[in-house]
Amino acid sequence: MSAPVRVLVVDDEPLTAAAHAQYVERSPGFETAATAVSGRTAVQAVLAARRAGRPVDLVLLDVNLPDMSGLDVARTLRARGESVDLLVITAHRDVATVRAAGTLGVVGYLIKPFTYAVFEEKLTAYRRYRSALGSAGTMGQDEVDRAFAALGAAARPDAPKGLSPQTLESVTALVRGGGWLSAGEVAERSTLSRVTARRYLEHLTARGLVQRRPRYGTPGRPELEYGWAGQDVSPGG
Amino acid sequence: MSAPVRVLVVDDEPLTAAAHAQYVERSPGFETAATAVSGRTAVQAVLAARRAGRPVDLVLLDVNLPDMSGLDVARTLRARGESVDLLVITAHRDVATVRAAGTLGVVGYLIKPFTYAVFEEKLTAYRRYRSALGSAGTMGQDEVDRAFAALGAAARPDAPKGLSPQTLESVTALVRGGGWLSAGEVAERSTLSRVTARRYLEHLTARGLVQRRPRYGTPGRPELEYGWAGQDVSPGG
DNA sequence: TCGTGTTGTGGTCATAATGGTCGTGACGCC
DNA sequence: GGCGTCACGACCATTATGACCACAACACGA
Repeated sequence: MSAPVRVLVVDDEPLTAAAHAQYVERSPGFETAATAVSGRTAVQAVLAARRAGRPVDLVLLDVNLPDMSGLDVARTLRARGESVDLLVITAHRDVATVRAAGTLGVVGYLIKPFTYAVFEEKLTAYRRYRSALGSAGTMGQDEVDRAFAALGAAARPDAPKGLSPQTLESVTALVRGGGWLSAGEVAERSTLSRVTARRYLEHLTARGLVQRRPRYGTPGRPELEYGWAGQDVSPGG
Repeated sequence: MSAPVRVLVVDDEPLTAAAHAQYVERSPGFETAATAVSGRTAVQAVLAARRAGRPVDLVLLDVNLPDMSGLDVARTLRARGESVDLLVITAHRDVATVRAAGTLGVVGYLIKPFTYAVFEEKLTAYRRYRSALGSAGTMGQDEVDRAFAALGAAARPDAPKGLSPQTLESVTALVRGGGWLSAGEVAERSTLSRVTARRYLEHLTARGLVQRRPRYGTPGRPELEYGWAGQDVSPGG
């Protein structure tokens, strides 16, 4: 493709905005067109860019903004007929926000904090999406399906050997919602055996997703309790 | 989860609308809430349904309407904060329309004319999407990715090869009436072999009609048990 | 204060039983 | 009669469990 994808970075936190802009610059085929620190300026930036004949292609949109929600920014843009693509970046992980973002036609939903690898994954998916759309003037059902599928293609099924994704998910959900839990407690609440629960907890610990600390005060060997670390880390560096 | 998905069919052509409504009725877990023949009535129907406390979940939205474009209907709804899901149905195959639909957060884009198989594929994808979203109050990056991926996952594979409608019906009846059954139990009750029973159950799972979860507690590899989608899951006592 | 016994989980191994795939065979259709 | 379709049996791969020993902190007596 010829012209780079022009990206508008929206975040009220200057450091975060700068970091995201740097991520964009680091990605071949993308360039930061501008940055905005509020919902109002974000909308203006998009409209101004279009009037200037150099429209923004993609907006990295934070949800927590001082003047209005990022979702409201999206609604405003959509109401004005702006078909700019949106990549939501937020710490909100509740279903309602995810759903709302989905209905506003975002091309991706990134949960903060994230690593560059995860960010790049989304940009790659977006690149595929654009490529699938730009291939022809008219499309068949297959092409349409492929284009929309490109956005979500990079879903990781998580396949460590010896562990089942479903069990991993249920253990993860327990730890995330239950404060600090011992292996035995996780076992009990998930109807798993202690051994199995511990195996999954150890795996999550190795990946940095949960933290581990001993629980003193009771007789017997101290129990290890596990708590959610709340980060999506990709180790290996 | 248990209640069927309420669908609003929008098409200015009465015969087409009726056909689409019939398609909906033919799909388990879906019901037609109403039909609308113009953009204005469509918007009103959505708003009225919400006010009545029985909101529409999904709108089958034709683009060619007498008073306004279906995309304008979508914009109007979005501007009002309506987060109803939209499935666009149109003969338009130009990239611009597809793109515009994408930015309005549609859950699917169907090009007329289409067969019931294609239609059902979209409904299946939507069912998976809803299931992925409804699983928890908060989601991780993986879960979000999976949810969005669900919408486009049905792009290729659904090949009902090796399945007979008769066998499918008997397996479906068993699962629907029998609570949570393992593949082996379904096999026994249907006088099928475990392999065959599992293949049908797996097919139903892929179509989003049944849910699957491991049954822990016994030695050996955990047995997967299948339950009709629409029953509530209450693990762990 | 120190050392020893007690307690209860950490961690590992072999075992158990299903998941999933391959090739074969019976049935029906062209 | 040839061919495609569908179900079955058997096999290997996969994954949770129970049992076992090792370990680490508390409790108690000297």
